[in-house]
Amino acid sequence: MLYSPCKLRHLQKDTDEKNTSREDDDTSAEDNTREGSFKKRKFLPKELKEKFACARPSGKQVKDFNHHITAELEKLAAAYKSKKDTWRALGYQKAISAIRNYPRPITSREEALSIRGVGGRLADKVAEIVESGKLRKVAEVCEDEEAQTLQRFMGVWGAGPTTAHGWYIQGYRTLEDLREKGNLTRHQQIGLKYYDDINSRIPREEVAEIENYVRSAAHGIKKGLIVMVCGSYRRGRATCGDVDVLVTHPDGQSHETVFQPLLNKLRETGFLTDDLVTQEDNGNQKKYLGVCKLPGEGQKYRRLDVIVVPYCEFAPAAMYFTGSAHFNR
DNA sequence: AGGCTGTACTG
DNA sequence: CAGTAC
DNA sequence: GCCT
Repeated sequence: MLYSPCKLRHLQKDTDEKNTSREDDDTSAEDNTREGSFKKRKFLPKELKEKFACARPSGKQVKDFNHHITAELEKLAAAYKSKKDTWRALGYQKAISAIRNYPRPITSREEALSIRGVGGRLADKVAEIVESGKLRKVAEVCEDEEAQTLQRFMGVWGAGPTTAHGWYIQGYRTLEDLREKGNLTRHQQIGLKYYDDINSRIPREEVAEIENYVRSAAHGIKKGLIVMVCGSYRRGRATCGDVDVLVTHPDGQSHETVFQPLLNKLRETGFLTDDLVTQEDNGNQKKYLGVCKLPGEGQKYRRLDVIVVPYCEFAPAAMYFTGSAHFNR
C-alpha cells in the first residue's frame, strides 16, 4: 500500500516547520495564502462542506455535536469487540466515526439514517438516545461482570479478546490478579504497568508538547527534518489516545539514516521509557511503537508511534496516518 | 450471501 | 500459526 | 453492525 509516486512532491510545499500554525483557525487570512486555484474555496456550497470533512476548513477544533450518542454506541462497540463479535463492532465503529463527524446535532431517526454507515438498526438506537438520553441495550450487554472484566483486560496493551477471555476463564477478575498470577507477554507487562496512563486521553496541548520535544531532538540530529503529528490530533480532536509522529526530510534521503539516531537520542534523555515494537519495516518506511514521558513532575506515560518515510511518500503517508481508519477505506 | 485493508511482529 | 496492533 |  501507499504506493506513492514521487510526483506528489509538488503538492506539499507548505509542510515545512510549524504545523501548529496550520491547525489554528479558519478565519480570514489563510485563504489567500494557499494555492491560487483554491481561492474561491470559501464559496463551496454548504452541502459540500457538510458532506465531506475534507471540504471543510481544517483549522478549529472539531466539535462533537453528538457526543451523547457516540458515547453510548462506544459502549456497545467495546462490548461486542470484547466478545469477539468483530464485524459487528466494526460496523458500530464506522457509524460512530461518521456520527462524530456529522456537523450538527442529530434530532431524528430519519436524519441518522441519512448518514452513510448508519443503517436501520443503528438509526433506531440513535433515535432512542435522542429521545431518552440513553440506550437500554447498553445495560443489557455491558453491565454483566464478564463484559466488564473482558473490557478491563483488553485495556492492557497487547491483550485482545482471546487473551482477555483466557484470563477470565482462568478465574482472573482484576488487574491485581493479572499482576500476581497472570503470565504476561513482554508487551502486556508494559501495558499493565502503565494501565491508567495509557488508557487516559491526552489533551491536544500535551500532544503539541510531545511533537515539539521530538522535533527538537530530530533537529539536533539533522537540520530540515519534518516532524508532524498525525492521527486524531491532526483531525482536530480535543484529546488523543496516542501520539502518531511522522518524520521525513525534503532532501529525499536523510530519512534513511535518521531512525536509529533519533530513537537513541530520545532514549538518552529518558523521554522514551519502554519499547513495544522497535522496528516495523514496511518497504522503506519504518515504524516504532513505544512509551514516552515528557520531562517534569506529574507527567503521564503516553503511547508514542514514530513513522519515518521517504519524502516522496510524505503526502500520502500524512493522509494515511491522519485517518481516520474508516476514511482510509 | 458475503466482504469488511493489508502487513509486521511476537511467542 | 494465532493473536495483536497499526 | 453496514453495504453491495
